[in-house]
Amino acid sequence: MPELPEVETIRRGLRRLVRGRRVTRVEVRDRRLRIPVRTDFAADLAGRVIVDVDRRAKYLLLRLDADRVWIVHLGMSGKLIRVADGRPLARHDHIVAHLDDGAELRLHDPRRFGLSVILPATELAAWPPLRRLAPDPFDPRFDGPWLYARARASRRTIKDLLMDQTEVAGLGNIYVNEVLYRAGVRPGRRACRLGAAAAERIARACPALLEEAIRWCGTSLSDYRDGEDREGGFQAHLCVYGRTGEACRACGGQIRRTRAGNRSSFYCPRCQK
DNA sequence: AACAAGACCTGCATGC
DNA sequence: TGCATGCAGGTCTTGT
Repeated sequence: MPELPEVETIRRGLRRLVRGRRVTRVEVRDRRLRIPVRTDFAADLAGRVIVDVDRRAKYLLLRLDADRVWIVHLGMSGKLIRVADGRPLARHDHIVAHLDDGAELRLHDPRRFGLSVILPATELAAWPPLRRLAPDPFDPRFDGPWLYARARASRRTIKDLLMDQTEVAGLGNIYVNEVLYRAGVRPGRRACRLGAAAAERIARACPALLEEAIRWCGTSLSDYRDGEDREGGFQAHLCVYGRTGEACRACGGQIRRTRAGNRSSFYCPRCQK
């Protein structure tokens, strides 16, 4: 579910609400996430203070005292929500962290593609899923010439390249489609056939789009919610994603959908070449 | 080595 | 109503 803007929205909300709180008690109700929750997870988290909430690409990093980090990835369907009204637990509330202000942090993930891991801070950078990640689009290294060079070296489509978190981190299926629309490039274009100017347009569109989506608190299609269970607002600004058959906002033409590798791509055949 | 496709898992919408 | 199918924001593994 969440791509970089959604994870950033959750980070900002949780930082405000849980920074400085101590975890008093932890219930692990279902360990079966993508990486099984370790049997010592609850004991590792209980008693720790949440010192800060950071983000790396789509990973939430909850900094704890004693130099530990609670890493949360929300997969496709995960939510990490602060609950202060004592509402009953729901199906798929897999982890509940009780806080010293009476609120709870609940990790809810129906599809269980997410993960929840605690590591010593010193081991964070070497942890394989993080170590593999490329810079995100806000990194100064990510610019037109850099993307052009990477694209020239690839025989994949530009969409596949941008979705690859080891090439650039943080984009998923929604924002890749939107970036390519803004850059006027079809998702199926071979990366190596892009010109330097198209690479430049894509490289500029990535941080601009993500920033805009963050300002709107992310995109809520069905189940994404921020750290307070609120919807984002960027879905109203999508130009192609999920708009098959609807009119292009620029030219009025019909948005098309194609499928490759079990993923949908959306584009305007007139505006994107 | 690079790449495309499959696998993982549940829930929902749709159509018969 | 029930059942089958297709589809979903991600990432890891498999096989070519």
